[in-house]
Amino acid sequence: MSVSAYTSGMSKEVKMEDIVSLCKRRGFVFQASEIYGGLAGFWDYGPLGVELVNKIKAEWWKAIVTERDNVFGVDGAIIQNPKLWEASGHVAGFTDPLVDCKSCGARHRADHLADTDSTDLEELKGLLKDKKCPTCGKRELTEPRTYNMMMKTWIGPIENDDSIAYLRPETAGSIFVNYKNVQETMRAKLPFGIAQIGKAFRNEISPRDFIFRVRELEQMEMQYFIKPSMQDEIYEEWRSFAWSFLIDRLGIDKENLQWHEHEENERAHYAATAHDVYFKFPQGFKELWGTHNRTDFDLASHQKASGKDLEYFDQENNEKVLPNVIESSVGVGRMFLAVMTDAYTEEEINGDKRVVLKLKPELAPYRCAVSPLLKNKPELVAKAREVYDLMKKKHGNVMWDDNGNIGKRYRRQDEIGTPECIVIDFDTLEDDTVTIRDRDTTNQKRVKIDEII
RNA sequence: GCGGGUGUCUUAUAGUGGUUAAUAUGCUAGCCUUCCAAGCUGGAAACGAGAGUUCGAUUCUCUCCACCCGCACCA
Repeated sequence: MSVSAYTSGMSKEVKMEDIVSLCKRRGFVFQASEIYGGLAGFWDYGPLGVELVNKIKAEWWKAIVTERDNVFGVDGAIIQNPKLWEASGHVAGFTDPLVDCKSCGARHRADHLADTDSTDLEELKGLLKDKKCPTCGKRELTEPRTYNMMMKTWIGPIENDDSIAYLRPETAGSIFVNYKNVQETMRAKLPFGIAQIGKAFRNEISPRDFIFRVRELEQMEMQYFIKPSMQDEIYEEWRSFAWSFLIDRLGIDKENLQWHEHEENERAHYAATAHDVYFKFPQGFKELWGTHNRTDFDLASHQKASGKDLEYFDQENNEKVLPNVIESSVGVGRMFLAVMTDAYTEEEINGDKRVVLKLKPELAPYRCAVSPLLKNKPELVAKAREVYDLMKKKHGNVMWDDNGNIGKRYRRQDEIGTPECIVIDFDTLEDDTVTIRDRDTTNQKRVKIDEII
């Protein structure tokens, strides 16, 4: 048996349509409310998708919270006091004034065009009066319009201006406003971090690229509170954490990763410096994981807006300090898409094409599949059931598969990334050994049942 | 949001102003099968939504929705 894909030169570009089709066909991702025609920017995870997502999240949580003694987890409410988002700059920052060119259709940031920090529409209108479209050079710009990117709802039965609330546009908010609570209850000393995994909502103008740019997203992020003098050193530590987590903990090929440093004009309003890890998604290298120096922007803003003292008292030096914050933030959906893209492989086996998800075994939705070699031999099926029950008891996520012939089952498991297939044959009945077939090499080995349970 | 394209079983495709809407694959019931999608016999399963034209629309027209590709946007 030969697996020719292991010869070089086979690695071709992964197409988004292949990923989308596999995700649908095998129960990883479905369109949200599909039977009603879907909803742009919203996706549901299916039975296999949720397993993979949960494993990614668990791995991240382990690496960032459980394995450390100075990073603590929280799980904040999605809806917070609207004052939080005013103080954080999101109510203002989310309201970008934009102009369209009626001639060529290009859209531009009104404040950028006018070279101002103002977001006042009347003022911008004046400033932009004689401006030409930078794309086509014609004077055909519309009046500036704003697009509020935060999703709104209302609290209580009455819908009016006083009841407006926002779905959080990022999870960080509830970390900053809980920073004192966590510091005191955990008796934490600088530096320490607060981590959170949770949903956030953004009214993106145009959701794109499958689950890459969506309106409801899940973030994994950690805010690390430090003495300002430590910022450069600690910033680098978290940058390298992101890089090595992707390679060592998720098994992503470093050829698919690269660094991207934000230029001044593309930084978020809160960030002093920002580095993203880019991943080679089907549509090209795009942002996956950001490390930002948020300085004391957030704590200073909340301190001012709330009137509460958010300084940290440093007992050693007998001084009060407002911590700086280094943020490490990544989207779960993008991480999922990166893992799927990285793992997706097409290769030739005995002249046929096979699709195999070369997931890190710890991340695979199913740890293994158990099969009787033949379905119509009751003694094989009974024995296989025994082994299946034992494996299921030990590992939980084990799949039973007795459909079709053995080759079919192997291919089916390849496509969902199951690392090993355990097959019960006639020798098993004699000596209690089984064959274990490896997903990546297709090699088999014979082992005692006792050794695997 | 602008421009282009596409919507037919899970998936990939075919096709038609009046059809039992086809093929492959997957799924499924059974037979068969001693390790890489073999074969046989059955079965379930589709025209994105809404209007309009028409005796009759999956097919033509319009609107909407969704997805894909460019552009813009991505705080």
